[in-house]
Amino acid sequence: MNWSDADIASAAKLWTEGHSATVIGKRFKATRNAILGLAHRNRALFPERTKRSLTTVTAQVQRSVPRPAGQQRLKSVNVPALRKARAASVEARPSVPMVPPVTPESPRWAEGSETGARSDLSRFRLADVEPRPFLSLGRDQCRFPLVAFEAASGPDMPCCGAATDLLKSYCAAHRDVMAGRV
DNA sequence: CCCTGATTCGC
DNA sequence: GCGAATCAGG
Repeated sequence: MNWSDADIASAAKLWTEGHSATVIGKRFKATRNAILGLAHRNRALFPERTKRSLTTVTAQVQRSVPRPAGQQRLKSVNVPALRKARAASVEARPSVPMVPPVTPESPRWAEGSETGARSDLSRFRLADVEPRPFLSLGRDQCRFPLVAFEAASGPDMPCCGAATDLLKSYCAAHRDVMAGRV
């Protein structure tokens, strides 16, 4: 298709009137892609209709950057897809309260602690809840670390594990501890 | 799925 | 310059 100035002006008029690229394409026996390409090359006559997000633009720029032979584009470049995958993964993560919720009014603390030191958080272990390794915790299990403050780290760190409210990090009793109410 | 527009790149 | 292919997104 050879686009004359008259064609372009006429297509641009339809575009500014709000017709879609598909509709305009039919007028000219052309595909919508032809119209979109035409619009892109004559942006001054075809006002932009959609603002693209910064993440989208970034992804496109990165996609257009030549890569060394054999090197695959990083999946993480596709930001919206990544966002969707993350959301799906959170959704799929099972909610597994292993123990009944602990009410703030009635926590029963276990006797003693590893060291007796004030900084030893194991003194906040709940009597009725078996500590669990940090890495084993489900979505709605208390992540309160039951170790000496300085030693808090690692996937095997024992944590409270009691049921939490939806998406909360701590059970009610340990939320009170964190807030200085205990 | 349907649809929309935007961009890239081989022709 | 053209527009198919492919992108993001409503």
